[in-house]
Amino acid sequence: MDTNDLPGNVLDPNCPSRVVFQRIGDKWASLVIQVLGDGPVRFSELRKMVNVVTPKVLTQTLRALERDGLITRTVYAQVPPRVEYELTALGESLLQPLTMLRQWAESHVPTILEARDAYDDAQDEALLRSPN
Amino acid sequence: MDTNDLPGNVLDPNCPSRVVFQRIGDKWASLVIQVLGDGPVRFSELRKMVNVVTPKVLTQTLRALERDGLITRTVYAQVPPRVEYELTALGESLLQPLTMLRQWAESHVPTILEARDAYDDAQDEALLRSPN
DNA sequence: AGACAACGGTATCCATTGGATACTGATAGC
DNA sequence: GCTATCAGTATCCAATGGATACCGTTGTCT
Repeated sequence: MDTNDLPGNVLDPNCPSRVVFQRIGDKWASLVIQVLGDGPVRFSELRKMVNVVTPKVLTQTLRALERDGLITRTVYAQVPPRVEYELTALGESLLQPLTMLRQWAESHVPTILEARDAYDDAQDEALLRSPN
Repeated sequence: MDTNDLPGNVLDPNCPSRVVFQRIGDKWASLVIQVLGDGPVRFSELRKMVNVVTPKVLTQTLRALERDGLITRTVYAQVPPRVEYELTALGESLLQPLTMLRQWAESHVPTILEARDAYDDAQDEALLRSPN
């Protein structure tokens, strides 16, 4: 088996696609990007909108997104400070696939939640029958 | 500000969309789903294909996907055991948005990697200039 | 008969990450 | 002075992720 032959192989750890799934995979990153879809937002606003993320984690997320060229960080020389985060063109281009995913989410989440309940119930029953 | 008014609001922690982003966000889940796109795969194969995931973590991932009704787990009464994982209809429906994301990934990853290098270089220089 | 191999996991342990809480630095307004 | 605002750090602890070792079942080999 040679996984390297598959076109655009997500499976190869060296495959660049993983880079993206790492970023999207980040618990907050995709949320932040979607929030920024409506225009620049400053740190404290972001913190309120993405309830509820701690400042440390939000900073980490934003730095990572900035590093990947998906957002820009603009500091205005004011007091109290004002820092705005904004999507780059690259970041905006990610908006569309992300939206598709969100649409899938919105239409299928009820099914997922049902499946979860069913699964958990089945587990509970199995527990009752087993020698515990 | 009332975030609940936004349609299909990903920002509300109670919003079901987060459920999905949690799942996709899982480091291995989206990879597994894409692997299963070509048909049922057994545990050890999956392990080889998604290099390199430890058995514990793969099991956790698979259980979570099963719980959410995205895959099924079929045990064949054989020795040595044979367990196959397969996408459900729901899981298959997720394939398309995931593919869009992967396509985005494949076309933009070079840009991201460049951005990373540039960012890291800038950081290094900043370090040199600062009083360390 | 005994040893070994195949498969699908668990069990155990440790490193890394995530999150809660408290705190800082600069300055404008009172 | 004292306080408030904003954008973060610093510190600490809990949860997660990952490496490694091990288990149970049974067929095959010797």
